[in-house]
Amino acid sequence: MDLNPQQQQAVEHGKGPLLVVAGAGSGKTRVIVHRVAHLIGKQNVHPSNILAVTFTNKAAGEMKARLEAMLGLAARDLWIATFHSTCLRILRRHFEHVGYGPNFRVYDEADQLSLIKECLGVLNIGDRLMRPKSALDHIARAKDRCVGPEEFGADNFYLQKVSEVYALYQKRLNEVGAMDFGDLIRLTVKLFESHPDVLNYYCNRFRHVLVDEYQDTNHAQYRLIELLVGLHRNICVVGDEDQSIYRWRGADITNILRFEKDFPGARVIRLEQNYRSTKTIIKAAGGVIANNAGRKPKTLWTQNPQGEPVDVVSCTTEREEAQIVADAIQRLKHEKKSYSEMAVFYRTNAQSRPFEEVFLKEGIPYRIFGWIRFYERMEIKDAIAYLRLIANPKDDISLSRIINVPSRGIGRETLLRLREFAAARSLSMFEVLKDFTVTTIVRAVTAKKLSAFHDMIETLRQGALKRPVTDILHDVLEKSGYVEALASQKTTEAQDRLENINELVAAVDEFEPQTDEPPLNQFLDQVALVSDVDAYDADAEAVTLMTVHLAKGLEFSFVFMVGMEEGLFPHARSLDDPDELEEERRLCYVGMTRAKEHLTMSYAFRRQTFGTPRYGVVSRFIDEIPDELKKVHERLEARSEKLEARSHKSNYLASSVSLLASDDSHFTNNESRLPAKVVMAGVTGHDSDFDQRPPEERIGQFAVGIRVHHPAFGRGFVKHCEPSSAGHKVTVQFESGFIKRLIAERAGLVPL
DNA sequence: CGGCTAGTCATTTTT
DNA sequence: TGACTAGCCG
Repeated sequence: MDLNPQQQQAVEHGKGPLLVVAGAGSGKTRVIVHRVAHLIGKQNVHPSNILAVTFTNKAAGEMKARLEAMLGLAARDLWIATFHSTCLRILRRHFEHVGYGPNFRVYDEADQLSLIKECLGVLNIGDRLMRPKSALDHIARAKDRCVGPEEFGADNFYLQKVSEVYALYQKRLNEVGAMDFGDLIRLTVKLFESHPDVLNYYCNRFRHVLVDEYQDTNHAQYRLIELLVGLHRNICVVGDEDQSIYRWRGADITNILRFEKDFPGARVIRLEQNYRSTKTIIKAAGGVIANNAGRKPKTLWTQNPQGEPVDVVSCTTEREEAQIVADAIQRLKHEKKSYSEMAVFYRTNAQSRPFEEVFLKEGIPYRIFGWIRFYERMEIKDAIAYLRLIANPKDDISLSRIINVPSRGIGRETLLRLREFAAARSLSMFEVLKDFTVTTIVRAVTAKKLSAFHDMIETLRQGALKRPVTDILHDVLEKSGYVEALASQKTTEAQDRLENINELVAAVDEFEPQTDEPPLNQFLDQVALVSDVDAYDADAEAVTLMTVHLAKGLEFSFVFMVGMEEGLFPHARSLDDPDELEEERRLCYVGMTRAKEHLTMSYAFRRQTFGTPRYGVVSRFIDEIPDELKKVHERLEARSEKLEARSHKSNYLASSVSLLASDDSHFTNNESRLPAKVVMAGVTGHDSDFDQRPPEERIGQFAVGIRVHHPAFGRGFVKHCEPSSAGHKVTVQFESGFIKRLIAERAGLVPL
């Protein structure tokens, strides 16, 4: 296939800023790859002067593989990597400039949470005042904006507390010799800003910078790129604002919208021809995304065949939905289609269960992505924690994790005292283990256990930095007694864990060091930055189950988007925020445009959530698909379910609304569904998406789920409400994180 | 110390 | 519904 004129222009563009607006399926990777090849082949740019940044290892790997095929050896000198691994590589070389030692490690989210919990404990901040996850989110988002603990502005009490946590968290990170994901970017920016010589080196080295998925960059990443291309401005970014789906993770869509302002004189090239999907799918997806305001109008087109209409299937329950999808998959299989060409996308991981069950029952091979990722499994994290402690004895979090795994009779009280003891002396916990004065805080027997643990780790550390990782791991698993402990348990769970450990051993066996740095360090760096989709194998003969987020960048002939219900997709937490709703719509667009031949979208009237039923209304996104492009299959059973629900005079608010609103055409009639939207908009962002209690329990203006405003605490929503003589006794979850019990009228609470 | 129970809470999405 | 926690007891 040749390049089309727009692609050709993008490939041949010379110096200066270039924005390639690349619609879904428009051959974006192709353009990047060809452009790199062109720079080298036709514009005499040396491969080592090119930096290409992506978001996933998979994207980077693909690009590299294609370039190696095109360029051969020359491709070796290219720097193609993710943002995070790029920064890690840079920071490894200049750690001293950002206040770290050479053996610093990268903490994943679980590690971060452990450290946050420790900080909350030290600061005496209770769980109900601030959830660890909430604190971490605030801190991570601050880091995405390059905001350090010093600059963290706090204009209310809660943020004040977060600020304290942030400061301590950052101090502790540094003490234990670790960085989190956000630090990798933020500290690299800091490094460049404070050390012009270093920046200069990289500016000179990278004469051409290419950025993939530019719509997903956050502010810190933008700053990084801006610094890197400051002098030559040879920057080429590729992206599509319609596919920006990581706002919640700090992505700033305005980066791409602002590009021409940020880089005056920028050339803009639009790739609007889609090579992936049928006309029908493109138009259907276009119909949905057109409802987003604040986007640059863009019309995708294709020369591909018209194709079949989008199937819209209503189901009674999520179980039936799974069954219908399974049946359809088997029909396709009978038509000699490959399972590898089929995928099921859902909004949240929790939705995968019925599909797994039914697929198992029907004997349909599947593989599932997300959920518990390999490197997040308990046993894998344990093994890695040993390795990390060996590589970096200051790593208190890893030590805390494994000091009693397998059980060595070292309990939480001992651990707590150990931590305080170490903190008081500004030492790491490992250093303190053998200190004889430890006997002042623990009993002699315990001190002996601690010392034994210390000696074991110390033995494992001997020569560790020079040895192959596979040898170290082998020793760890044996000398720690970890495998032995698992093997002695006869449970199937222990069996599974052993198998996973074996998988890890196999993975480590295959690991090849790339540089002359200690292999252990290289391995741990790699582990810190991999995800499961990176291991996605397009040819495996199995149906793919994944969240829509993970589907970005992939394509399948037959796509099933399931759970298309208001409150699920769009997710309940987005319903009251226009920006978030637009993000949901983009997410839906991303999902739809993965389909090459056929797209099926389904929803269920009744769905078990947390063990209780919830009644759903068809997603607005389905309404937004032009009627002539979809074929609605309303199952008889589903209809009788509705009638039955009506006759039961259900207490469920949402169901009663949907009943009133819906007859046969409830999914095509926007007007009729409006009441549902209005009701649901009031009950977002908490445990239940629908108020499930009868009307008499939903009291007046302070009903459960109602959004309220408090003069001091700001916005929030009512979690519980009961009438009393003094007024409405309500429990309010405030956005600032507080949960308060108060009398609504007395506290000056105002419904929003 | 470690195992058990009861009670609480949660589900977006992840480099 | 099921995962996680705090708190209790052997």
